[in-house]
Amino acid sequence: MVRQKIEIKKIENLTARQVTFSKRRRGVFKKAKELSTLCDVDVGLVVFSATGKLFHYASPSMEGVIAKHNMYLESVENEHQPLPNVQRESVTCAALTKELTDKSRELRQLKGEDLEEVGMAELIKLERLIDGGLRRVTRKKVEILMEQVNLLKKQEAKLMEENSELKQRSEIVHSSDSVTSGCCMLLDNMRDYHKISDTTLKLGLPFPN
Amino acid sequence: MVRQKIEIKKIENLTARQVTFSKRRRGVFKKAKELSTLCDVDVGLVVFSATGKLFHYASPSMEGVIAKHNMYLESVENEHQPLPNVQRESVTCAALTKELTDKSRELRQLKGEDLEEVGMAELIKLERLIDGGLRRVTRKKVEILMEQVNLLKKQEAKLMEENSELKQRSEIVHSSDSVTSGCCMLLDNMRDYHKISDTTLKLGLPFPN
DNA sequence: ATCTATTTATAAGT
DNA sequence: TACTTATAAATAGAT
Repeated sequence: MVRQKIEIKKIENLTARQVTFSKRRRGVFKKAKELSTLCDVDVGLVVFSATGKLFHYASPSMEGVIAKHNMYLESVENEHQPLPNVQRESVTCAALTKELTDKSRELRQLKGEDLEEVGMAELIKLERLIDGGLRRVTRKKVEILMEQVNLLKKQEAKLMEENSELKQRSEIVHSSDSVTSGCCMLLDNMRDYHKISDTTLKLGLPFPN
Repeated sequence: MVRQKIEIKKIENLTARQVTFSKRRRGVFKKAKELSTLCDVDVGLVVFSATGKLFHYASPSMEGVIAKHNMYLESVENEHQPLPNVQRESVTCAALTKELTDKSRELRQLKGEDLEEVGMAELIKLERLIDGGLRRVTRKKVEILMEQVNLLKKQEAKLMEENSELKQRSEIVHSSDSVTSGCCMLLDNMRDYHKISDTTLKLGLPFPN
């Protein structure tokens, strides 16, 4: 595909084949990881070299990917044959896989995805559920910010007191310079919070649970 | 990686994520097949879409690849303990359980529970995520209702036309009774929707995604 | 392993 | 979803 385009068929020269294997193997694994990361999907990739060496990648786990794959095969491929119990999943694993599928769907629907199949009554339930979640999260955020504000106020009062005391003392001792240091550390710690919250702070009325 | 280079991290926009998934999925499978063909090696690739749909490729067979993978794990990971076949299943269960635990926690947090451990930055992310979900669900609800309203309007127009035609005809034939039947069935079907949506209908401005 | 000319893959836009 | 296009990434062949 480069200096010269190649045909996609087995490379006959052993050395060339090994070199290409090394290069392309890296490429495929990179692509698989990127797909998993970018699109937030589960991926399992297994490659055996000609010498039998194993290379693999899975997200989030090879076991999970294989279990889900088997689950899928069971449900689709075997509606006729009672499943010859080769080495399929046990009942426990099947149950876990099903739970995982259900939870995943619930999660997506809470995020407002996968709504095509959902009827009006369910949509309304969903809306209420999400709205409750949003309120609780916002309330928690405000709680934390209020705490910080109160802390800051106390600190401020304390520092002002200290400040005026120091002023008085320095007036007595010699010159009348004002003192303004000592509160920087706390303010530095607060900076992160202020930076990120300015644009999204929502203050709602408190509500029961 | 093109018109503009992208960072390899989860694509937040749902539509863009789905589009990228379609494109890159093809790419990865193509690369995997090419690797298998060019280098004459065994490859197994499994991908689950966000909605749980399975995509897979294996050469020469998924069963073979998985079996070899298991054999390899047995022989390498446990040279001391040959790992009884029964235990392999417990490994799978453990992996599935972990996935389930992670999903469950995410679900609870979307519902506004389990927020004690969550920091401000995460709370803000969470709030945005939930807010997006709420908007999409509400929009979907409104979409459905609008459809129903449009359907009803058409039906109404049709019935009014029919009605006036019948009136005219009945005036010509004999008396001048008005005709009002014929639209009850459709209205009955609509009743459920109206009953449950009156209290919760939220009309927001349309928004992207 | 490194280089680089070229082919491929693909992000955005339509 | 499919097509287009500009550009980034992958990689064949050489060293």
